[in-house]
Amino acid sequence: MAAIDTASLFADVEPASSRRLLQAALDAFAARGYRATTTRDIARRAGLSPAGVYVHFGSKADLLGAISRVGHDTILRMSEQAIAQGEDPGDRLSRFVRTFAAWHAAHHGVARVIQYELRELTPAAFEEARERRRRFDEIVQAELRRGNETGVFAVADVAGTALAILSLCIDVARWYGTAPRRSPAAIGDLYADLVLRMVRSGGELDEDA
Amino acid sequence: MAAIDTASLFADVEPASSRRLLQAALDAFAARGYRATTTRDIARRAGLSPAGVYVHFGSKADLLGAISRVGHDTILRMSEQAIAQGEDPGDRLSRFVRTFAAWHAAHHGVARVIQYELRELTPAAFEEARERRRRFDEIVQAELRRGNETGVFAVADVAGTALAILSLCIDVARWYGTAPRRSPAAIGDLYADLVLRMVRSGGELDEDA
DNA sequence: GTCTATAACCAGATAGAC
DNA sequence: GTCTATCTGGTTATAGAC
Repeated sequence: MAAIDTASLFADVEPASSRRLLQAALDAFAARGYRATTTRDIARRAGLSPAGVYVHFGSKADLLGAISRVGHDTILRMSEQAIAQGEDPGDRLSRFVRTFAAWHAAHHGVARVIQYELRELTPAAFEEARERRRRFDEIVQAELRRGNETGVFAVADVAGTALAILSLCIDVARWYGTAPRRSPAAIGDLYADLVLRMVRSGGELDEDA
Repeated sequence: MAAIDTASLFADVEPASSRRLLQAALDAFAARGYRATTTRDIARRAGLSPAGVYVHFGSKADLLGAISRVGHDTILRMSEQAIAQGEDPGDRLSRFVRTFAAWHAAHHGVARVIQYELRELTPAAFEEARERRRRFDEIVQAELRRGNETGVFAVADVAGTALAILSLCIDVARWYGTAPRRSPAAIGDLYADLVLRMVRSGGELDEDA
């Protein structure tokens, strides 16, 4: 099972001031929201003067855009690696859900920013995010169709079920930290179990149940 | 099946200016977020001058608090009515999910405000919201336990599964309007089906599946 | 690259006339 | 209850010295 990446998202960003600014912006956006965060907050957290931000980034929105790009790329890459390790559709979907859900718990800070601040992105950055997000939908839909074909899944509404699966995992970022704490891995395991129950064959409900 | 309430949340608020301000604030908060909304936006949408807001409400936060109270009360009442109409745990949980999920689609504006602007509430309003929100958790957990007792459900992790069920439905408010449009009722039906698959007995997975 | 100082603007909220 | 006018303070971003 793939371990959850614990290194900072920005570990290889140079120079150090840019890296500290990205981390400071991420922390502030996650804690208080993009709009409620001031560039002074970010500068202070990064140990710079208010003007220091603009040496490294053109605007507050640029910082958000950079976080969005790195965040989306990271979870997309992790998801693709996780699913590639599975053999059959059940195994592959299960690995995807475990990784995707656990990431939203372990990295609920970044996750909150990339999932809930989309409307604050510039049009260009929004389009960039939208492209990557479509990939997640394609990944899950493809796996559901494959499972339907081999007969291990019985998913009547592939698009709706894929949306529900992603939605379930994404929302972890919202509640994580408020509900009684569970480890990201425990959430991943629980969710993989729940999702497999939702999709596999033999689970059709009677109409009058 | 209970029809989704389509009347305005604030239909019986008097005077008319207060009602218009609440609706204006709701529309603005839903569309652009609480922090990105100015009191001038709200006043203009309500057909008042910027100062007109403060005749009826003490602050922008008061408007949010009022929306949160009415929103939480509305969906809580609808949920309790829906579940009361069911006979057995499967039926009751199914009715709850249909109503709760469909409401988050049909009223994704209010839903977004009450689900994603919690941190903007005053401490008093936050506590009020938290009490009501605990009720949803109790409702679902109680039904899961009842189903376990009668043997129709086989839920190993009641707290975690209840959280997942609520989470799945709440997240409808986030994506509704971005994904290809489905009717709120269709979402309610799909989600009730998915949730029943998740919880009922006979659905346990092999460890090495 | 970093700082201090500041420009230019916009926010929430209030005063006081009508 | 509603308005116009305004107060007060905070916001993003820039200028220019070091």
